[in-house]
Amino acid sequence: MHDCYTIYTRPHSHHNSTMPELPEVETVRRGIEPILLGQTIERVQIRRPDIVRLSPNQTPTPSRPSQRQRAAALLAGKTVQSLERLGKQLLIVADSGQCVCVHLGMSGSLRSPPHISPGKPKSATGTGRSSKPSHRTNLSRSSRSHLSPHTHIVWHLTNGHRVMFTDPRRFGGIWTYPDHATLIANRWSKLGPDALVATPAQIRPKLQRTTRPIKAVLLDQSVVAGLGNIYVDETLFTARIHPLTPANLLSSLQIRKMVTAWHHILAQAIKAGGSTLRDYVNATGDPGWFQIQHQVYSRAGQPCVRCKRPLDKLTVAARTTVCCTKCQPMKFRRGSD
DNA sequence: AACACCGCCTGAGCGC
DNA sequence: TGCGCTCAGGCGGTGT
Repeated sequence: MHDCYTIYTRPHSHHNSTMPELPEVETVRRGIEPILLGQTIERVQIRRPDIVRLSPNQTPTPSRPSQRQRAAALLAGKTVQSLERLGKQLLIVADSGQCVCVHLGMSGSLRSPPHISPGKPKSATGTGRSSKPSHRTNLSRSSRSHLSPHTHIVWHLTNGHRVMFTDPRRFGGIWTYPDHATLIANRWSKLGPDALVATPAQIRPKLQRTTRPIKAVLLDQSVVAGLGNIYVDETLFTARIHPLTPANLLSSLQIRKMVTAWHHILAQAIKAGGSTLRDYVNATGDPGWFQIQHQVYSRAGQPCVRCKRPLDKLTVAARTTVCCTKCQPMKFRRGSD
């Protein structure tokens, strides 16, 4: 056995690496659910207070909440009742009704390192896997605690387990609310339907009232929640839609194909993540979804899997975009062309 | 109201 | 090989 059961970790190489999107967040949710559900949080370690944004009514002095107020908002002393997800956002709900909304941003992760029972010595790694040694320095100390300089929050459970929020780039964050209704009113009401269950009927009206490029619209979390750069590119390739197509020009058939495509792609990625979670996470920390072959993302210049022509790279909505202009033609000619 | 754009961050990867 | 530069990107906030 390897020495660290990692519920979720990011791949270390940038080249094929991905920011956490919906499948990764769902994998995290399923991973920490058995650890957190019904458990009481004994204390919360807050190593970077500014990563946590309290709801205004959770502190009398919003500008400078006390350590105690922050810990209370992060469910110190509370029992976890459920774990929810909407799009890329994860929600921890306590039996008090309090909610902690976690956003992983670009580089965030939630990990639950193994609980080491006091009397039982840890066995050395025994698999024949020949992996390069961990890049972590000072393995004996920092690796055992699983803390990195970028571990901002640690929840300590009464059962001895820990859940840690780590986010080197700090594009992510944690938002706390006194109850579910406040979370909805202040945050989740701004999101569209979750991508996993969104229907063409829900999406269509939102597309018809804008001429923005379809890619920009799909990245907009208020239209559909959970799609990011990778999955939008993959979706549009599968549905054979050019990313610059004005959203209002898409046919009903195209919209249906598009929604079906992302359902399928997201489900595949979750399945891969889930299967890896069941087995374990390999020594390099690559979760299962990492093994998924992307058809276009990060493949600019490489041959299109469909027509073998080099894939095109362009910028849409200030995002790097890869597509095959042959396989993803503009369905309609635009006036300015 | 709808939309564009800025700035926040760090590490991977590249060129020299 | 090593150093420093560029790029990547979700999204909250601000400006048009």
